[in-house]
Amino acid sequence: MQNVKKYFTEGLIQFTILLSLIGVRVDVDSYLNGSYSPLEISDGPSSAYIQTPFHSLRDNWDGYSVHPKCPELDYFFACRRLLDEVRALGSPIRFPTQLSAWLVHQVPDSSEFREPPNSTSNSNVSAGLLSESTGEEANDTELLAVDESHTAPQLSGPGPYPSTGACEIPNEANISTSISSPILATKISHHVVKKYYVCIYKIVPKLPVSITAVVIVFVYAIKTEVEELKGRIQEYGDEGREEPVSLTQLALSSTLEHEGLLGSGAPLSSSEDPHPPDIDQHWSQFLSLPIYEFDDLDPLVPQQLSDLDADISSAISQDVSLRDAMVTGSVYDMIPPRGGVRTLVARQPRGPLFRLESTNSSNSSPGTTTGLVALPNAVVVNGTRNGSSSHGALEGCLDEAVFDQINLLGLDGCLETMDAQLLGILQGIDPRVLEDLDSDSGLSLESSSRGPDSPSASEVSSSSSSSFFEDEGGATGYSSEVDSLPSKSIANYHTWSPVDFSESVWHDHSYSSAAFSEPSATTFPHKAIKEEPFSDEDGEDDEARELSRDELRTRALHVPFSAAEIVSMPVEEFLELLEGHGLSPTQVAFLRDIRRRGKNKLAAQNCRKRKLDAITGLQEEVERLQAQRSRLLRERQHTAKALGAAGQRMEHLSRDIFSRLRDGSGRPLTPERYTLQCEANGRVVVQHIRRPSVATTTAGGKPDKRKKEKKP
DNA sequence: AATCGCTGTCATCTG
DNA sequence: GCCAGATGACAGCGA
Repeated sequence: MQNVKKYFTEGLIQFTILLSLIGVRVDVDSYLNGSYSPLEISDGPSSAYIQTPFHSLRDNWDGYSVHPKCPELDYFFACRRLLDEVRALGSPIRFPTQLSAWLVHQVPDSSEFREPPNSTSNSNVSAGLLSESTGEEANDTELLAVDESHTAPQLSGPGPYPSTGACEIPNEANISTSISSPILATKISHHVVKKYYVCIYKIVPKLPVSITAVVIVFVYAIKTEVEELKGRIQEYGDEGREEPVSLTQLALSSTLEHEGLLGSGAPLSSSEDPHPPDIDQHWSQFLSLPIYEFDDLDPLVPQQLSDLDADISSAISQDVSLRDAMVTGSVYDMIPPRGGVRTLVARQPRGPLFRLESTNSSNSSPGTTTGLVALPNAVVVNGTRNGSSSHGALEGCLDEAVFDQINLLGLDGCLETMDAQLLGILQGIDPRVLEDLDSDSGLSLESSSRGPDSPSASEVSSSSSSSFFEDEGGATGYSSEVDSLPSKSIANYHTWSPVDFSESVWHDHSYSSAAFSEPSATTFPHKAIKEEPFSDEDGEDDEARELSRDELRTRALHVPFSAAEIVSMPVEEFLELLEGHGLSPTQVAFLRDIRRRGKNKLAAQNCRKRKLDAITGLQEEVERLQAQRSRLLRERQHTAKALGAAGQRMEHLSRDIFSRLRDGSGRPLTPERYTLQCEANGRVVVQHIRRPSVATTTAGGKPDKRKKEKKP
């Protein structure tokens, strides 16, 4: 992740790398086989991943460890049913091995293009990739249709099928991602990936396939770079894709070339798409146009290009950067929509730079669906023309779930870097301001620690009456809820008063407190804080609201240690702290409470994790034992059957042998009186049965038999 | 409004 | 007896 971050700091183009390396990579194998997120960082497990809540890892797709309430079971069974239908189509079957999705679009300079006011829709490129959908249900339907569109044709279609790549990114698109324009991400539905993969997976359960990405390519070609694009395309084509690759291309190679996707595959479009897409053709058309022809491009192209003319801030505000998709939407939802489109102004120091237009069906017009909200052209069109069907067409295939997963992966830093760069370039915002975009909730373990050199920390050290807070965040073993506390707004806390803290227990798990920006620390109205809508100007309040209650208490006490340190410090040091600062008994009691609560909080977290792990382990054990039992039952049945067959064969052989043998008097041997015995050395001997057969004896003969046995 | 999951906290027990 | 840790129970919050 550090490497990725480094890449990001080097330029905006690395956003593509982000998509390829972290954002859009979907390794469903691991997701299906184990308890891993479908989104996977190619660098392997990262600290961010480690920060993923444990409870999010307990479900997987193979149906064994899926939580009973796991909603993905719906997908599981739905896809299984779909697969049965697909199986019914018969063989031979060639399966796509991967599906790459790119959510890249470039943001041109706002001065480059003028958007015709009556431009109506996004490009056919997008339409080619995504079929139209209206409504959430339609979205799902469409997703399934996409699945079928990729699978069914390969089942029944004539001719050889591509061995890889049911859908393929146009080569031009691959190249275009390497241009140096600002690139924004759009959202993508990983449901597509999941469903599609389930299709593959269920037909060929052992298919060693990773769907690395879902493909949706939106590249806003920039007028001044079209020639460059064309040159690159030409180069790329001439050199057989062997030209020196840029970082972006390397990134692409990680997901496309490495998987053998390039150069093969079928169009992604559904066969039912009203606009049968030929993505390659469209891209070729689009990218091969001279600059001066941009005014009369192919109908599919100028609309897209004309969108570039839209107010860039507006357009961006309706796009979805990764960060925007990552941030929790609740607070931002409070912002009233502007002109029918929810926007966030980029001047917010801690707010999202680009507004996710709508990820909620409640925010969408009835004709639109959730999920696909961030496709640039679609959004621009919608934002400026009150929506269009093409918007809905795009919506259906995008989903914020991918970015939720990214968020789970803890990519905040990377994404924020990207957003910071984007904002700085596009809107001239001081990047320093953007550095403080950390949107840690201050609540969960995923919160990242704020280093001592962070702006807030240094600011605290200079503004606070106590300089001990410089070390804040260095504490270990405590929730980052405290670690990440910015202490900027605590300068005004007054001296400690028992009345301030001793009366109530605030069950405010968010530990937000705008009230701490006020001089009086006597009130910690968690309720009021919770209900306070998020505003654009409360960046400082944002920091204050991330402070934990205990942290605030600690600072109010003027204790030269943070709550995190109080919790994590050794007992001896803590005792010294209690004794060496002239604290009152009440203060000491509060410090002990802080320590106790902090310790207990960690203990509770560990305890719950252990509990879940134990439950998961037990579920797995149950599954394993059930499978073992089934296997043993099958073995027993098989063994019994084999034993019966062997007995019959033995009987037949015995009869055959006895029929050929004669005793000393020339009489044939009977199985009733003789038996065949196999000795240890392999010899088979005929033994006389000394005891009469029980079957030949009668009930009345029993005493006689015993007498006979006793007599000899 | 009801429900569920997550989280923090308290009380209690154990080592 | 104190402390740290574990855990059940409860309550608050958000989805």
